[in-house]
Amino acid sequence: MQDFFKYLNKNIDINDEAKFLISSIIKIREFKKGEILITQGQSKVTDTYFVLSGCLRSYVICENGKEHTVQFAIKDWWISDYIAYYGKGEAILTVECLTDCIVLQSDKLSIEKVFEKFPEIETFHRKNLENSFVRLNKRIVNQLQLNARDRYINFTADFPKMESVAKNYHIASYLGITQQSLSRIRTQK
Amino acid sequence: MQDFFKYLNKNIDINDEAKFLISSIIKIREFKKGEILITQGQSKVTDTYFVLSGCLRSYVICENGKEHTVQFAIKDWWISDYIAYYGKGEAILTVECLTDCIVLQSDKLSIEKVFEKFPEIETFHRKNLENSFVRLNKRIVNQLQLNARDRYINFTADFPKMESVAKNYHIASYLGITQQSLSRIRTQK
DNA sequence: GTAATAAATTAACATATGTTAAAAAAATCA
DNA sequence: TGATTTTTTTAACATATGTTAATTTATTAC
Repeated sequence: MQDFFKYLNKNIDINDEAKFLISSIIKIREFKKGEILITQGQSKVTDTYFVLSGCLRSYVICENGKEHTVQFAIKDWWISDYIAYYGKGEAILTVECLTDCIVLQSDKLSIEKVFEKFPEIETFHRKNLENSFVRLNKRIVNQLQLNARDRYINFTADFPKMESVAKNYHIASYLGITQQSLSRIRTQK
Repeated sequence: MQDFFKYLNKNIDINDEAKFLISSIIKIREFKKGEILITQGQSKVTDTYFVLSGCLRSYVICENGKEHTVQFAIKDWWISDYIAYYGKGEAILTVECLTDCIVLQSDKLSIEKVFEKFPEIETFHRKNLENSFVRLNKRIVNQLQLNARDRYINFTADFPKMESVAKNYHIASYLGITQQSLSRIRTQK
């Protein structure tokens, strides 16, 4: 939890009152590799997770049974099924741990209460969201303009340690190709 | 400008003081079809645009000369080069008008001042951003799991009037395919 | 340490889409 | 209204990636 306050304090001054409120709405959770935080189809998604350590991913299984990794999350990243978390309805993504993880968990209504009481925390969150929004924009632009090989090259530059943590078929599905295609790419010069 | 206050008032109560400040930082602009609001490569992007009427798109031209449409914007949507607007550096996207347009234009620093003075407007913006974030997440999920034909079907459902406003090659490049492939898809049953 | 299971690679063939070019249709301009 | 330009369609061929299956390698469980 001190790590989280350090992370916040990099950007805004957090006083003791804010720390107290945050401590009261956030749970520190530990999960083992393979454990599931959110399950596709569960009736709603109320929680978001901040990664203190470890690595997680979110994925969807579509109608033909194929699995597509939507997001990886490492230390200092947030993860949830944001489509259901910010929107309405049941979860369309599953969130699972690729390694043993320590995360902070909180629900949306509690976080909104913190924002009401401490608008500077809301501002910080907004700027974080703007950064995430930029990352998704870049990802879409890259998806449109790069072939599979170039997307893989960018991915390994952006997430240097991911190949030692995620399975190749996770990475392939994140890139929008099959594991056979990724193997083919990895073998090429 | 009254349309904009109506749009805001759908969600939050805007008092006269807020209206006055907003009026002082927002310019109403009119553009003709084909005009350019942001040019790829321009040294920085300080402005965002709210569409009162008409239709715009943003696109990137990559190294091989191909053009990829990143976003369409219709009435009540915001558009900019958000990678450069929220991030740093020169524009990587071009924003152009597909029809005659009326937009509201404001710069980021002025908008931040409005947020400081009226935190409820910042909250409204944050929720808007959350909705946009959800749309991008959905787009990525769709890009990963749907083939070109299904993406086209979804697109025409999401933007029913776009085909009468945008060129087919714009739509094809938004979907991540060539105009020949889009023609092929449109001809199929 | 070994057996069982999961992950990764490889190959042959199939399919979706890209590329190139030409022709037709539509839009724009004078 | 006709000429010009742009957009769209179509066809033939090329390429990137998918599919299926088999084999190899790595990991996990006992």
